[in-house]
Amino acid sequence: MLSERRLEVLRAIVQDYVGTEEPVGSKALTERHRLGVSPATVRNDMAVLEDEGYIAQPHTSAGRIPTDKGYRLFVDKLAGVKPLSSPERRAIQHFLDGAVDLDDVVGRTVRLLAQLTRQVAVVQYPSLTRSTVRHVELLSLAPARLMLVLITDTGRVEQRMVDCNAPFGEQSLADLRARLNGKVVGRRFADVPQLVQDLPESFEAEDRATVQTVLSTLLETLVEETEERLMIGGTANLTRFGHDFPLTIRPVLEALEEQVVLLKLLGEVNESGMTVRIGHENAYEGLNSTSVVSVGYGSGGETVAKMGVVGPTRMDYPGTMGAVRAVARYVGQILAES
Amino acid sequence: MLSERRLEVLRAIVQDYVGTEEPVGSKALTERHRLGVSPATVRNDMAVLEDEGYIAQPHTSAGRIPTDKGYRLFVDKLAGVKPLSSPERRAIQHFLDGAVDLDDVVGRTVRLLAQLTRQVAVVQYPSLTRSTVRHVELLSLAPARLMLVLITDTGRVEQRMVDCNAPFGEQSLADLRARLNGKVVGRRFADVPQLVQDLPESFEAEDRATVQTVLSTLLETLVEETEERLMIGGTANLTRFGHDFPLTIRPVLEALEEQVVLLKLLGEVNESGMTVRIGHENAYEGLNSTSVVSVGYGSGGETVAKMGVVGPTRMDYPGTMGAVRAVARYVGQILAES
DNA sequence: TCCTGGCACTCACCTGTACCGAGTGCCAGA
DNA sequence: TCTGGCACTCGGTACAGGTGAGTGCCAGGA
Repeated sequence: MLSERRLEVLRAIVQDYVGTEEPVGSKALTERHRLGVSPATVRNDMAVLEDEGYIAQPHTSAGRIPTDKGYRLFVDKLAGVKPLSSPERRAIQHFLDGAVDLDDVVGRTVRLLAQLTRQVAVVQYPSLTRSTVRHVELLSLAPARLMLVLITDTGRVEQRMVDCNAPFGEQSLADLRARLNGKVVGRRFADVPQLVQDLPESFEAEDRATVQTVLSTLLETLVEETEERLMIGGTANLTRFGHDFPLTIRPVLEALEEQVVLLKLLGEVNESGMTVRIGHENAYEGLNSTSVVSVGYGSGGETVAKMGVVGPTRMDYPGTMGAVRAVARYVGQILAES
Repeated sequence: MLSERRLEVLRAIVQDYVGTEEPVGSKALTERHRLGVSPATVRNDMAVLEDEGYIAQPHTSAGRIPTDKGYRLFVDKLAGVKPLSSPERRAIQHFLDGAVDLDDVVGRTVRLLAQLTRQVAVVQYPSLTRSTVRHVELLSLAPARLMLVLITDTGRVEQRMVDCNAPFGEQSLADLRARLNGKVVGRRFADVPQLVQDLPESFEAEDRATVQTVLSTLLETLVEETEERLMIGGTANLTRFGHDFPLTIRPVLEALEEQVVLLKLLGEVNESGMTVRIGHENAYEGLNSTSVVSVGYGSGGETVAKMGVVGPTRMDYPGTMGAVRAVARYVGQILAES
C-alpha cells in the first residue's frame, strides 16, 4: 500500500499534468505544492510510483506523467466530484429551459455539456423500451397504407410506415387504435410485446392480417438497433487534444461516427451513478487514449438513457464529473416536468 | 484571354496538385502530361497564369498551386462532372434502399456521401414549408394538454406540445382535427397560414382561445429557425485535410456545429443545378480554405432541401460533383416513392 | 529508518552552419 | 514563339555543440 505522502505526490502530479500538459518534475512539484519535503524525497516517491505503474517517463531526463492506472487511482481515491459553481448552475438552467421538444432538449444538452466540459459530448435519446407509452396513433394515409406513431412519456416520437396487403376500413382502424391504446398506454414499452400478443384474435378474420402487420412493425421499432439514437457535439474541442494531432484525433472521430461503438460505450455505464473509463479501459481501440465519463439520466428514479463526454485521459476529472452529473440531473427534471 | 495551351497547363496543375498535394513544378508537369512543349515554355505560361492570379507560389523556389480563382476557372471551363462508375451507382442503390423512415434515409445519405467523396457530408432534412401536408394529428395527453403532430409527404414528422388554458373536449378536438385536415391536407405548408386563418371563427366562443393556441403553435413550427434541420457525417475525413492541422480543422469543425452557418451555406444554393463555392467565396471566414459542393434535391421536380459536401479547396471537383449529383437524384427518387 | 543536499549523468530541445536540390527567371539562339 | 542553358533562391535536412530540466545514487544527518 502506498503511503499517504506518495498518494499526495500522485495527486499533485495528476493535477499539474492536467493543468500544464507537460511532464512534471520533482522540483516543480515541490515548488507548486506544499508537500513539506524536498525534491530528493519526491524523487524517491516518484521512483516507487513508477515501479508500481502509476506514473511513467516519456523519456529519460523528462518529468513524469500519470499512467491510466495512475488516473484510475486518482479518480477512485484521491478526487471527489467537484460541484459546479452557482453561475454554472444558473447557466445550465438558463440554457436548458425553453426547449420546445425532445430533439431540442437533447440538442441543447449536448451543446451545454460540450461547452461546460470543453470536450466532446454524447447524449443518448431516452430509450423506448425503458419509457412508458403515452400514446399510439394510427393514421390512414392511403387505402392500404398506415402510419404508426409512438409517443413516449419522455416526449420521444417515433413513426413508421406500414404497408398492408388489404385495405383497412376506417372503422377497423379506429377500433384497433382504441384497443391498442387501451392495452398499452401508461405501460412500459418493454412490456408491450406481451400486452398486445392476443390482440389479433379479437378482430374479424379479414382484418387479422393487417393487425398483425401493424403489430410487427410496432415490435420491430422496439428492437435495440433502431430504437437507440444519439446526438454528438463539441467535436471542435478535439483540436485541443494534443500536439500529435492526426494520429490521435482520427480514430476518435471515427469512433464518434460509429453509433454502435458509442452505444456500447455508454451501454457499459452501470445503472446508477457515474462511470469513468480511462484510456485502455475502453474496449474500442481508437479510444485508447481517451477517457469517457458517463452517467444515466431519467425522469424520477428511472434511468431512461445515458449521456457522457469523451476527452483526453489527461482531463479534469473532478470538474468533468461534476458537470456531467449536474447536467444529467437537470435534464432528468425537465423530462419529469414535460 | 488565355490561350488554349495555358488553360491546358492550368488544368494539369490543378489535376496534379489535387493528386499529390504538393506544389507542382514545370519539369514535373511536362513529364506527367503530354503538353508537347518544354519545361521552359511551361514556365513562361506559369508566369502568365500567376500574373493573372490563377496560380501562386507558396515561396520562391517552390512549384505552383492553384488559387481560388484558378479552381474557379477549372470548375467553370475545364472540368466536367464525372459520372459515377456503375459499381458506384450500384453501391448507392444498395446503400439507400431499405431505409425505414426519413431519419434513416437522411442518415444513410449522409454516410454514403461522406464515403463516396471522402469528405464531410451535410444533408438538410426536407423543408417543411416546401413540402405538402400529409396529415395533421391532434392528441389529447392531459385535460389541458395537447400534442400536435405534423406529417409531410416527404415523410418528415414534427411534433409539438400545446398547453391550453382551458380543458378541450374530446368532441371539439375531433372537430378541430377534422376541419384542420380538411383545410390543409395536400396543400403546401407555406400556404397553411392563410388556409387556417379563419378557422377559429367557426368554433364556439369557449373553444376559440384553445384553437388559436393550437394554430399559433402550428405556425411557429413553420418558422425558419425551427423548421430547418440537418445531419452531418464524415468528419473523420477532415483528418486528411492537410499537414497544418489544428489551424485548418478547428474552424471547420466549429462551422459544422453552427447549424446557422451551415444552413446559410446550403441556402445559397441556387434552385436548380449544382453550386460550387470555392475558398473565399464562402461568406463564413472559417471555411475560407474549404470548398462546398451542394445541390438541391426533392421528389419530382420540386426542390425540398439541399445536400452537399465540405472539403479542402484542393478537392477532386469533377468526382465530387458527380457523386453529389448522383446521390441527390437517387434520394429524390426514394422520396417520391415513399 | 527516513529525509536531505550534493553530484554526475542523460537526453530532448534549441541554435547555427553547411549542403542539397527542386524550381525559378532570364537570355541568347533556333 | 519556343527551347536549352545558366545562375540564383530558398525550404528542407543533416550534423554539431551548447543548454538545462530532470534523474538516480550516495553519504550524512535527524
